[in-house]
Amino acid sequence: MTVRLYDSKAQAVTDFVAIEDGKVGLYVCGPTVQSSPHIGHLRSALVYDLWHRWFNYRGFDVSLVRNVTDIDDKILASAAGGTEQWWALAYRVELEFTAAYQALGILAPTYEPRATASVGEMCQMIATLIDVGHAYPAPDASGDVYFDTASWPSYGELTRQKPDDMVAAADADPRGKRNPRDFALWKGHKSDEPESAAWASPWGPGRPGWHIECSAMARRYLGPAFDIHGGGLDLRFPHHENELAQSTAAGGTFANYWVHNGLVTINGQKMSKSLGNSVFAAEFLTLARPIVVRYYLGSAHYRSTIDYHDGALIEAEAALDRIEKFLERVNRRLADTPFAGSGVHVIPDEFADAMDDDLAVPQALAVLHEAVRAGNAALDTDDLAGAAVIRGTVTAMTEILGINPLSPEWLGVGSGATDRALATLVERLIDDRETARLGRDFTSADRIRDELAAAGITVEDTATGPHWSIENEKPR
RNA sequence: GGUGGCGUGGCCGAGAGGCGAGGCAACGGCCUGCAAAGCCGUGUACACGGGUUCAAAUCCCGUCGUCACCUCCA
Repeated sequence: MTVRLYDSKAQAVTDFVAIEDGKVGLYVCGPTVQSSPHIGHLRSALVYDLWHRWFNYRGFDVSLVRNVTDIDDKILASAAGGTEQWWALAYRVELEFTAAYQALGILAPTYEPRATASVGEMCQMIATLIDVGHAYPAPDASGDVYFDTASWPSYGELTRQKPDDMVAAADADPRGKRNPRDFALWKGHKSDEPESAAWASPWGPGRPGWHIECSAMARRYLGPAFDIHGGGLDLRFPHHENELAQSTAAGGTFANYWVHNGLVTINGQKMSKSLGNSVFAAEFLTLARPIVVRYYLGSAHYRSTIDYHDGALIEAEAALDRIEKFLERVNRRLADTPFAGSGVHVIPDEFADAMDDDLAVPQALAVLHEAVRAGNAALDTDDLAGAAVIRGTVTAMTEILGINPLSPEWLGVGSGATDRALATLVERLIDDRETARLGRDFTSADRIRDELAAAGITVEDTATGPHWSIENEKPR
């Protein structure tokens, strides 16, 4: 029962060995809060939520750190020209992210540090890098400090690239750099930027470079050596490469494993502002129930690309409905029997094996669906004991994945009084229908069923009598 | 130019030398007054061309197609 994961630095699936027995330190690059979250952000957060839950299940005490980058070129650019201060914009967007995460049932990280709260740590790290000869203040008057990539022979090791082979950036501004590949650790304050975006430092007022922010926060919350560093595939270069270089150059082994989640594309195209094809979280969450969105974004393997297209949510809804209907059906059937509350929540070995194997959720879902099939078959043959056992395994599996449809987090609050009033009326109509059916007046019976259907209420005649339910909202 | 992916049945999506994961859709059957739900059954899929092997979707060589990163990006 060793957890295995694909280490993208080693480019191989390897056994996970914790630095400290029973503990996992996991740092994930969170968003730069410059604009509203899109479904790619949702997917990324969900991936690490699944790792979080699985490590927890395997008995690890997980320290999950997901930062908020709340000072950056893009945030200043977004706020420039408007009436909203950059820090107000950052916080407003951060709240949007939090709301989207909560809607999807993503567990809160252990720590969620904002970059602006760790500027002191960033400065210390930069000072260390200058001391050991791997960083230098620009010789011009800019106040910038750069990492000296040429001084760090292993630069490029994460993505196996040789600096000489890289295409030089078309818009590279050499400024005070010794080498075009050098990247900013500290950005001197510019006169056209707000004073509120400048911090005092040994190199003059300014603000941290993007890459140093994550290095400093990871070190602050997890130490100079920790277990896993995660993030989107698009962050491998230059962000993660730069983090690795500066963190190791400053002393420390940094992350033992690197995990990268796949991206979300739209009809085969990458989401981008220029194409205007971004699907934002808030909009996406109106297309289907949040649990359906979670199922959809979580059902593919975390390293594969998800290509979103019309109809994808309808399929996800249908698949999830199968699970939901089974759980409701088995609960109904087992009520008032000796098995009503029975069934230990146990995860089948095949499910656990799949999850241990680099979080193979698709295979785990196959085990789950197979259990649902077997559970329905048990009910069909009145094997209540068997059905109760399977209910326990299905519940356990859906809990791990965060998609138990009957979990309180997914159930609407509803009004007790309204529910009772509705039930009274529906049951009255169903009684009328039963009377008609007994009298073999199927025309009247079918008319009542049609009328209820028109109101979004489904009536099914089961072995134990008629059952009615309100249809789930259909995804669009 | 460099680095790393991907190409599986109508669709989504796993697998990674030998028994056709799973879901959606479709069709047939059982059940039903009819339905619905459920169950049972139905598919001879792995980009192409060679090769290795008793056996290849899986390994090797080549070809084609496609995507990402090398600039900000989850």
